[in-house]
Amino acid sequence: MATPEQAHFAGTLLRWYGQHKRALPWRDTTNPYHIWLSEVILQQTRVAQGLPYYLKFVEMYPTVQQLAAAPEDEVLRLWQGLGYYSRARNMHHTAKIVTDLYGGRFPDNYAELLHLKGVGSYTAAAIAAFAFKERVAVLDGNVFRVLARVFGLSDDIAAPASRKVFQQLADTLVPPDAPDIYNQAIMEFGAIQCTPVMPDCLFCPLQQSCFAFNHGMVQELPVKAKAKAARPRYFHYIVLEHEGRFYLRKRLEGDIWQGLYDFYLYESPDKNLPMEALLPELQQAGLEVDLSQLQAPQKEYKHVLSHQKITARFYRIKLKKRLKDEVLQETRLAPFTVHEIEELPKPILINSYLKDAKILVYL
DNA sequence: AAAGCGGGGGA
DNA sequence: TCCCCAGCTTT
Repeated sequence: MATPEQAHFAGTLLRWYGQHKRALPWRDTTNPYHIWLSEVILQQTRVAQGLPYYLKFVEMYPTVQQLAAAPEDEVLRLWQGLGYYSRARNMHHTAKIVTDLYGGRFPDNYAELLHLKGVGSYTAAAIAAFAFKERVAVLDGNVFRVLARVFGLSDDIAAPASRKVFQQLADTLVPPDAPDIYNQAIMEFGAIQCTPVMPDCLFCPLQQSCFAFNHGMVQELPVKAKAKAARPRYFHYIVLEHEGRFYLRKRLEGDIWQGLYDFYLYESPDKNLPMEALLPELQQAGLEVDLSQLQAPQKEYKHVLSHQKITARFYRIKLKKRLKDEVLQETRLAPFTVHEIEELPKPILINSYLKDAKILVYL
């Protein structure tokens, strides 16, 4: 049974949502495939950034079978720029599982959805609630923030152990007759009204009952441990070119950008390129490069990830001869025309360079 | 429980 | 320039 306070909370959010909700394409459907697509895209991603990607994916792959049948490079290329590329790889993997093992039909409940790769507690709850009206509470960053402020929870939302506390409260708040709309409402409320910085408390319908507002703690809640500083890394890209083709390779498991393409990479402990270390490495890889071309480029690229701060330089070298097959095997490099490069999935850093160097002109 | 994994927007 | 955003998998 819901207490009057809990019923008030849900009712207020539902009224607020009716007046303030944005029109978004994945809210007009109960198609679990489309909802899943949108939720995976929106993990760690703002609506404004994710929206064009959602539209592209729905257009390219109207059904889960079509996504399953697509080549991985094509899926990653469509995902290019969204980041956290394991989401795309897991999504593609799950599309195949749903197609081949589930006969093209998504699991219709929270517990089974949770088995799918790339579907964690948030996404499973979202699909279960939006597509199947299951009474489960979604718990994303917005919900954490709203609950922490309104109910005065001071547990660190970055700590996994705090999840239990929030989930327990969140579960009691879901009205049985509208789990889908309610869950949309609380997330939308966090995204628009109860924002991380400068929330609109002045015109908030929950102002009177909000713990944080009544105790002057809006700035202090939610409590969240600070992330540790990003690790600095120094990349030296050797851009090898021969007769209009460029040598790139697909990045492997175990580092950032798995499955995306970049150039021959030498990483150094600081921003200087140590010739005495690079030369033996190039030689060992069988790369006979003209040293006179290996000069420090003027431009330095800074590329910041949440956990790494990359400083990159690109050294463009025109080869006199094409690379031998043994060298291609050894280095895993392969030659690509400019047109082919356009079609490859690439990190934004590589894309920026290709654009600046006028190798790719139409981006 | 902690670490690894992108990229963008706003003050 | 520095601040914020945070879900899932793997270790």
